[in-house]
Amino acid sequence: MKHIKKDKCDCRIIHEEKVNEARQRALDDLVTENLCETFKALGDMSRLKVLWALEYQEMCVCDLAALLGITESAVSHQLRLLRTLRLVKNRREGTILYYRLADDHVSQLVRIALEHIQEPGVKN
Amino acid sequence: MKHIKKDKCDCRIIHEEKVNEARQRALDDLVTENLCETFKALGDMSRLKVLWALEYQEMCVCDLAALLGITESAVSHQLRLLRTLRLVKNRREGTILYYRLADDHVSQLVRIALEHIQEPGVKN
DNA sequence: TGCATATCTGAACACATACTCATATATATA
DNA sequence: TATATATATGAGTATGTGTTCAGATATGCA
Repeated sequence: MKHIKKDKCDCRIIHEEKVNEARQRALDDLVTENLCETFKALGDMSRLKVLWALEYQEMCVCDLAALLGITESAVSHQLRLLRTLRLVKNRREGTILYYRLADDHVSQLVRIALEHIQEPGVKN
Repeated sequence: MKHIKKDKCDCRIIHEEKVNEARQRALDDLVTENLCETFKALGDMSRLKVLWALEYQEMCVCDLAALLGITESAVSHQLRLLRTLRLVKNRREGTILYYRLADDHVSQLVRIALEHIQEPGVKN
């Protein structure tokens, strides 16, 4: 069952079939990058707080800045990223821009991640 | 309805009720940090590839290294992080450690994120 | 015990990124 | 048009992070 294979190049492979299988099933690199960007967007305290707040109600930039305790500029930078990834949308009312979640994927992602971190730790 | 409030301090708040509401509903900081760490773990090409591979079959460190095209050391570092966050588990067979997903939360998270990025882009 | 293999760990470095500051843009109103 | 407000943008900077390299641990076997 085991193909012990040691080449001179440092790509040492123990289970060749497994690696080949994994290669075939691998996601397209572009898809993986998009996935990566999305998770990266969620992996930041400021953006996470923004998204959590927007899950309940739409809010404008300066309110979010007050909520997070950072400058409006910083919030704006983050919102641009979230907009680019289609995680949030906005609507204008005069000079004020109200941001809201783009769809319920964010809610679902956060809910599942919450489940995960609250799950009791098990030995291996 | 609008409380225009401009203080000398730069925490300008337009909708005070919204900010207060958001503050009350805000997640505990420690919980947010854990959430953040979890998403951060998913927001990396190497770790994402590892997790995607492990969703189908358990694999050992050097096979994962071969699959990703990085050193075994790099994979090991990443696996330690994933283990710490209880995203993967391992079992030992001789000198070989086989890694697998800890539960199906990762699968769910990736599936939802995939849905999100594949959703057709809509104007605002 | 001694050697080989598989994995882990710490240090160092190159690169990414989140923030602030200064400034620009957009909308509303006088 | 001129002014004020809300937001966006670009540059600069300090911190974070993923990688490799060198060396340490751990298990198996002669």
